[in-house]
Amino acid sequence: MTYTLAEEDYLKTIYKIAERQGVPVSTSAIADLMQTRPASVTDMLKKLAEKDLIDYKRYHGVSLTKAGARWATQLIRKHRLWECFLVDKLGYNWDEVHEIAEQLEHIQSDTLIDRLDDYLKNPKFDPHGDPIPDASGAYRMRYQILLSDLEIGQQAILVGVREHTSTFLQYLDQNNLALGVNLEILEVLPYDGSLRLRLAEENPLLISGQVARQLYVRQITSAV
Amino acid sequence: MTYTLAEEDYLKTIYKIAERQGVPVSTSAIADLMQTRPASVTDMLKKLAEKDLIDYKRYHGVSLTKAGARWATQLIRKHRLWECFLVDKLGYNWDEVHEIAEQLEHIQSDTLIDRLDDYLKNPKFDPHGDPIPDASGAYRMRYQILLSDLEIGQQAILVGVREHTSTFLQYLDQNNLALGVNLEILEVLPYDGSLRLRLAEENPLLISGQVARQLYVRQITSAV
DNA sequence: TTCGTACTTTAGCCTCGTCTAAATTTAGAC
DNA sequence: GTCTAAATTTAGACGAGGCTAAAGTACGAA
Ligand SMILES: [Mn+2]
Ligand SMILES: [Mn+2]
Ligand SMILES: [Mn+2]
Ligand SMILES: [Mn+2]
Repeated sequence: MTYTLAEEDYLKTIYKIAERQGVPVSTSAIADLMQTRPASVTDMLKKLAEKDLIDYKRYHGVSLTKAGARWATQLIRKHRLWECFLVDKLGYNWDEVHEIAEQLEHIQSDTLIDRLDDYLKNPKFDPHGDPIPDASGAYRMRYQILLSDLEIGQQAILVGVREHTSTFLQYLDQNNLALGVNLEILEVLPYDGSLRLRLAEENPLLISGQVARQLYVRQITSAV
Repeated sequence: MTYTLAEEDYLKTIYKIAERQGVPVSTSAIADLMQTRPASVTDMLKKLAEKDLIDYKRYHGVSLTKAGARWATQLIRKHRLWECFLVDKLGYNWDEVHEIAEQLEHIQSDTLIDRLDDYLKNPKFDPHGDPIPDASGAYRMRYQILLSDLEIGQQAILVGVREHTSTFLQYLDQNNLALGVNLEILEVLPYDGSLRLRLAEENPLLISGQVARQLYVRQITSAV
């Protein structure tokens, strides 16, 4: 079985919304994320339901079937592995790879992605810290909480980003907030929820609550 | 400017036919090579002419404009570089890469192919011995003659293949006819034009005239 | 010079994926 | 329980890219 580029992008979008907001996934949520019109989404939902990739009940949103979820997971696997390739091998920055991977994920081949996986030495996370499903579709959810949920004095490691826009990633670059950095909450400003952070060897950094809510961290269990 | 996948494949096809048979390129020649119908080709030719990628006169075939030729050359560059990647980095055999490269050549990015080129160390020939245009579209024609045009006693190096089908390439593999091998014509059978070849360290190999006409060689200027 | 045939184009139709505008349904407010 | 606003679907259209069948053109043979 093989699906069109458009069908694949819909499946991936439904998967991502379901992951964040749960099921059922609404027509308008899909339209928003795909920058398309609800009417177009409805048309496509009928096709995907016809192919047993989603469960669809008129006016009540959709959820992926087993087959749909499996296909979506494979797309995510391909997207993230290609992002690794672009960053690790071709030297792209993490804010430049999404659009290209969005295309590369649709390349049809029974063997390509597994060979790429091996070539990259089977990475477990992509450049944005997102987990890469294995060939069977399995992946371990990253242990994570939002930076905005930490308290003063707590230490953590930056493990992922919730927002993937270029501007946001470039902002992080400019402030030396790369995946893996160690940080500590020095202060939480009560007025607007801004955070003052300590980064290794640097002056304290002030970030907005808005930013803190887009960063996933793994808390360091208070040593000793 | 950007073109659709279908438009790009037509440009590439026209380029290849023109390279072999010269201009003008006929509607039916394009239809044959693309496995489509002449009526469909006519429709597309009108669109390409509208976009000034080809010169088209009804009933009299087409030729590429400067812009069309430039675009086609870039597609060929991308196709061949991706083939290098698949063979050199992912370990594919030369008979397995065409279909995948046929898709990869359409990935849209201003920077991707030049980065890939650098990553591969700027190869000058693809796995089939075909020259790879540089970023400006320039490439040196490989020095070549057909193996079938050699005479008894002449020595040569296999530098390219005229046919790219899997079955043909696998046939070559089975007979140790890889690019770069040294060979000598031992005998030409008058009845059907078959050739008996000497390959290094091996028993003589008999190939048909049909095969010999699909192999490009560079003659070794008779030493001493 | 006139045919006859092969090649090419046109006409009309189809599917895919999108759109706008209009109709319908749901669900919350009262 | 009704009503209304928001969400969703339907109806009708379009462009891209393909097809078949029919019509038109070119060109070599006689
Ligand atoms: Mn995509
Ligand atoms: Mn990513
Ligand atoms: Mn192609
Ligand atoms: Mn090739």
